[in-house]
Amino acid sequence: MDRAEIERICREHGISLTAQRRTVLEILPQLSHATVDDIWGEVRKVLPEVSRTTVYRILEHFAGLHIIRKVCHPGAVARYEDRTDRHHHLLCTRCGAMIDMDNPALDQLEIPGKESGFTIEDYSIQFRGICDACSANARSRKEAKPA
Amino acid sequence: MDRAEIERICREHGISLTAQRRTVLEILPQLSHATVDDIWGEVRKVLPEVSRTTVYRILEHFAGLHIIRKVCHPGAVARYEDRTDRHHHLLCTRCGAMIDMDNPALDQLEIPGKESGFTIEDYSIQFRGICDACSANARSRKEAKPA
DNA sequence: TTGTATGCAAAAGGTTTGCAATGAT
DNA sequence: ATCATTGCAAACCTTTTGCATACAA
Repeated sequence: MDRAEIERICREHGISLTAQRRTVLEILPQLSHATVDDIWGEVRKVLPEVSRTTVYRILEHFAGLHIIRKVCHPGAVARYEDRTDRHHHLLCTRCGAMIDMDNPALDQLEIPGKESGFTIEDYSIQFRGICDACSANARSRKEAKPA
Repeated sequence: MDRAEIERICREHGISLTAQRRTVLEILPQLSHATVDDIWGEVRKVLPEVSRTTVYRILEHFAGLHIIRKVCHPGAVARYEDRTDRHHHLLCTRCGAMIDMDNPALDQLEIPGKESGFTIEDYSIQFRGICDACSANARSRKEAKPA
């Protein structure tokens, strides 16, 4: 996100444009599914004085404004992603790695009608499995010390 | 879950059948998407001495064994469900309510191939929206004090 | 100038761990 | 008898809160 877009976003939502907010928004696209601490770490490289509390507050605030999205999967701490468009996630049940899946076919699912009175606004699919790295690990461990 | 099934499950996994474990498994089907504390509360009605720690340990253990499943959505604490079959969730973004969605059409999605090297084992869809109760609330609040 | 946003420190959850005692097989 | 499981208390970690200060508009 460039500075102009960030300014626009803040003005649009009537919130003031602070160095901390700007830095968070500048940094987020470089990280994917980052934890608060990941983000705090990056922001501090630019603004060493920033407090963790502020990062928490900014992320929570932006998520509420739908500028970013908070994601959460079992066994992992909360993560934030700058994408708010429809997409899906691959989640490694062994190491917790999370990667985006873009697949237009999965973006057009017919959203069920007023299911139990729910008004559905969006959806995303969580695919669970084993990532490359973990598969490789398991394989090499097996080769190293067979049964 | 009846006692016989619970015994079978424990024997099958080579873990001992304790009163605490049995009670957790007996109680779980009566709750849906219960938090650890919900479950602890119910278990204590039967076993007043049970500790919260034990409930944590049992749930984590069973989830690892795929006897139950841990679910997690943004803004909510971890929850456990006794279903491990494929199904989906409706999540109210306002109050955090979570309800099961069973919809056979959504259970047959073609699982994308080795997407980025991932071996996908299962998936579930998170539908986000506003639940009945929250819609009603919003409506009545609007009627009460208009603009 | 005025209210919003930040930083600090402390509190508040929720979850995990070490260890001795208990209980299942 | 033997090892797994439990209960307790304390530790841990992440997240939230209160309040005074600093900053954007």
